[in-house]
Amino acid sequence: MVTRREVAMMAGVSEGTVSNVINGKPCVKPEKRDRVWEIIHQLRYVPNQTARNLVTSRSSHIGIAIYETTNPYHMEVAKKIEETAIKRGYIVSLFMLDNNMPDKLKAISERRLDGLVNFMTNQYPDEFIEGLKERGTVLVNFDASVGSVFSYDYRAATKELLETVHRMGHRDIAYISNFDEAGFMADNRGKQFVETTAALSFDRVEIYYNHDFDAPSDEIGQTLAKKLLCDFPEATAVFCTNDLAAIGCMRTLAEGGKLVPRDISVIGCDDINISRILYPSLTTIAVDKQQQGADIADNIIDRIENGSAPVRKMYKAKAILRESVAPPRK
Amino acid sequence: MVTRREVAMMAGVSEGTVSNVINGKPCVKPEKRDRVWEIIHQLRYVPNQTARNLVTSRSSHIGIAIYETTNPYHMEVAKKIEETAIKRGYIVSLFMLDNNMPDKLKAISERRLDGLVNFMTNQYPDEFIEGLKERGTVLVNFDASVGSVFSYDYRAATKELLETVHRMGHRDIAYISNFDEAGFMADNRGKQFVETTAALSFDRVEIYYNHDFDAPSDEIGQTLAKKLLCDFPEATAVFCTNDLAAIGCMRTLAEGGKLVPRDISVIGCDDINISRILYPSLTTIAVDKQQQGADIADNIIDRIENGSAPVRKMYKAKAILRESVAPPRK
DNA sequence: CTGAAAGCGCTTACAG
DNA sequence: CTGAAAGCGCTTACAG
Repeated sequence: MVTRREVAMMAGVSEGTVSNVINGKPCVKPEKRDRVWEIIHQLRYVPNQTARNLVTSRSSHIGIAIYETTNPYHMEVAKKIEETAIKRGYIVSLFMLDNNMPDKLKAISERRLDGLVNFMTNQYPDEFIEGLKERGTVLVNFDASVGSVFSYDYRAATKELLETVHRMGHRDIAYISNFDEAGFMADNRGKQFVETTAALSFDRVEIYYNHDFDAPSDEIGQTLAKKLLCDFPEATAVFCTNDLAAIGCMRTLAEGGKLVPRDISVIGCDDINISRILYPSLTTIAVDKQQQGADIADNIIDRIENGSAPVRKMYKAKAILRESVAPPRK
Repeated sequence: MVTRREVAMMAGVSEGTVSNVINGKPCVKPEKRDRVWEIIHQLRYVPNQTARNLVTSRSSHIGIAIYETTNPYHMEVAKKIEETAIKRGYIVSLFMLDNNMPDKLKAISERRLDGLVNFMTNQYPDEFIEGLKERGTVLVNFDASVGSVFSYDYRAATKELLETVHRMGHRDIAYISNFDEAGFMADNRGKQFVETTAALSFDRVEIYYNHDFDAPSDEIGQTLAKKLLCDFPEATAVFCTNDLAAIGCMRTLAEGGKLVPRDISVIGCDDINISRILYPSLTTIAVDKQQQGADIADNIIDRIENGSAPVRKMYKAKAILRESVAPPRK
């Protein structure tokens, strides 16, 4: 394995100089610099990041903690984080925390990640967070007290969709949540839904809660749609916690003889890539995943490299009206 | 930051002994071992993997190269690879090579990954592969000459589905490929399709090729379905290169007034999670992603740690008949 | 069974 | 502008 020493010897300079050349320090004489580069290419020398990490006590490594790996939404943001990070010399690892959590938390701690982005709603052990803080890991989307938080404002979009649905003539609507009663109101989306429906004179508004936190979203959608079919067959529109739940919901409704949007309108949230190409395409609430992913990566790296302050940023979600919503039949 | 030295001092032993304790070497006297562990917990000492990596020249880090990140299939296998790897002390990073490829290849090389799994159909620069080989990176799903290959046998499943469709009465069928003419026959699936249809007396069999290699699968499905609607409106069944293409295809068919499965049957491949909950649910060809993911991770780690030989393994794909396939109308 | 020592491949003050 | 030297936090023979 060719190492820095060989490059230095062949170029007739010291290892320190090779280091300066590789890291683009301006203090090296041009002819020397060129000679070193020439040797590097000739020897096909590739620097060892591991060694560099040890001495700089930086890993240039960002972790992303994902819970529901079957939901494409996280991956779509992660992709953009990765794309942005790699341009600045950082790599990204996904930690799928829906299993083996202790092992993975251990791995995250030992690897000395420079940054960690949280996409989970679950709690982490205090000791884990404390350890990360002590070691200077930059945290995103944990608690606002320990780092940056990038969140969404669903107010306008929820209002717009509810008004649209109301204007179309829907008067019996439901909400399918992946939270239980307590979690629902703590969640942004739930709160917006309740407040807005209260102002719009619906005949009946029903919320279906989830109590099986291990169930994937599509399954939650199916289970709660089944309930809906029994309890509230007059419903002509249903809002779902996310697109995946909406897809599951649509299926169960169809099995129960209710076609979307002829018999019932369905609304999701997240605008995952597939929602656009479904038939009927899914009405949903979207945030700019591209923007968000890039912002997260840039903020993490700025904080690592320049010690910038943590930020709180909120993205305005947008309503995306598609085929799954239509006026109710008379 | 608490380091090994402090642990050693507080426990009244040498750093080497602390190392032996942490790595579970059996040669440490029990009472000493217990004392060291006690200090470790008390000090909340977390070993630094980076340092360990440097001295052992192992990174315990596996990379997965993914091309089409919008296709959930890769993620579903990756999830299982990650799950298996983490149990054996390895972490997994995803490199989404559909952009910035040179930067990412550089990152992969410099990070001294222990293993790299390839999910791309594209070519890599020879120099990149050579470099990895020189540095001892274990390769999977590159060329069989440089490492293990885990592939699929679609023969039986393709035959079964084609026979089913034929028995139902379909005589005009099409295939939507993400390859061009050359790639199609080189691909396992394409070859099986052509050979089997030849033996089954269809009236007309048409293959639609893709020439835009940057297009995502769902878009390919839509574009080629549009062609199919024009050129071959008598078609009553269409096989697609993968589930995502099938979903795009179904949408375009529906826009063209052809409902699935009433007017036309659609078949995908891969059995991504969502296929099961679509309405109509998608008939597809499945391989055991769980088994495959676990095998890949285990093989990589066995090769790294025990120098096991590369393997070639083939998985029998299975036909999964769902709602998107039905007899043609008279 | 355990400690002292060398070394993994880098970077970074510090002299000169 | 450049080289010699120290050191990052570990592991691993090697004595004893």
